[in-house]
Amino acid sequence: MSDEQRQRQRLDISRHAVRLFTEQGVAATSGEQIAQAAGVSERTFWRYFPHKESCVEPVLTKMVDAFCVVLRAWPPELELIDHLRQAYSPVVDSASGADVDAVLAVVRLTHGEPALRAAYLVLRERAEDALADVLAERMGLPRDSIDVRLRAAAASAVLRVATDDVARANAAGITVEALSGHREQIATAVSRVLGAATP
Amino acid sequence: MSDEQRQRQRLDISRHAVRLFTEQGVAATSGEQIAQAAGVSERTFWRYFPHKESCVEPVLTKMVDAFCVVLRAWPPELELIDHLRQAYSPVVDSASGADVDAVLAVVRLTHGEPALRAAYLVLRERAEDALADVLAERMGLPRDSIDVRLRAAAASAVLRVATDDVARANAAGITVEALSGHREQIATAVSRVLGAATP
DNA sequence: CGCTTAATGGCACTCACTGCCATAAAAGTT
DNA sequence: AACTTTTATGGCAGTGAGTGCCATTAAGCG
Repeated sequence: MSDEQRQRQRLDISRHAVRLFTEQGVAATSGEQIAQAAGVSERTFWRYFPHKESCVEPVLTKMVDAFCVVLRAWPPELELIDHLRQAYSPVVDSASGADVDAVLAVVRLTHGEPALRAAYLVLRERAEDALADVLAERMGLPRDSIDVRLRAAAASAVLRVATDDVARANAAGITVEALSGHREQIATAVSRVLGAATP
Repeated sequence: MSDEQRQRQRLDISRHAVRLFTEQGVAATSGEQIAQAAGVSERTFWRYFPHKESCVEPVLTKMVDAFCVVLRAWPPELELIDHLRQAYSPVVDSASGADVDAVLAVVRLTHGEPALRAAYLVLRERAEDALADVLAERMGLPRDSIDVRLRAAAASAVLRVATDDVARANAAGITVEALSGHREQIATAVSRVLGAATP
């Protein structure tokens, strides 16, 4: 079985799981129920997702990965804030509105569902490593140097708060204007935290 | 039963759990085993700790609470970096070396034990709220304003990285010098992130 | 078309965790 | 002191998450 095929399967199951989670809560949704909704046996469901909460991972990684892609494309001659302003909009546009809404729905869910919040936070910490890679290259330091780790963590934290905020503020569907505001907020906040990094 | 009595009981169970976790791993340690080690029935053990991973909470909160106490005592006329340099040492001294070592042992454990890492991260996020309270008062803004939340998150992230680092570097017992270095690192890093907050 | 290999499903099992009730200890009342 | 009320604890049975094992099936390949 090809790798991307497996990823698509995971994403499909994930969508069903997220829908059930939002409709009736995580605790009230059994693994058997998710498996049945996704049209797969319970045994194979547990093979795709080692824990129930990790069902939200595939939809969330899409968002995190998108930001990492943008960050990796950061050209040396540009200020970070300008790059984010320019490059973050295509990502926003290319992503279908439904996908963005799904991600924000999950982020909203993580408040009030501690298990989901925990999964979300460990996911973000993994993304923080990717961020540290980019920063390390940019700063000419080893990727596990304390300075790189500190800045990556600060930037990641800022991104988390901004994402939580946009999820909370746009509970009833996302608009293009709201996403622009989000982009601007992220650009300024991340640049402020990372400001002393490059000079 | 008094509240502090319950807290002491929780802390006692927590110590046994942490010891077992470090000795044989989280997965290999059953709730029954922890309960038996702590001299309590399994049923009451589950009453004290709703999840197995939350056993580490009592020892970890001691560390987080200590920093919050220091931060709350931040006098208005002092620069944050100077206050941290002055006030963070008493905390370090008052805490017994064994306690500090226990905390760092748990922090070390959270790497390689995803469930513990998850619990650790949600705990830190709760501490982030306390930090936001202090910052809100200091900045004269509502505690849920985006600016306060952003700075609290950044500061909290910096603290986490610094703590991970000191735990990793001092696997074989902590020394006074190492703690001084840690304090200095935290002071400079937190001040840098929070620097633009007060002026 | 045979053969190998990987994906799936079914089944039984362990263990985290919960609800229920009985008991014991603590606290308050007379 | 005895008596009542409350609260903490323990035992027991049950649910559901997750795992190991084996049979079956589908997929890749000569």
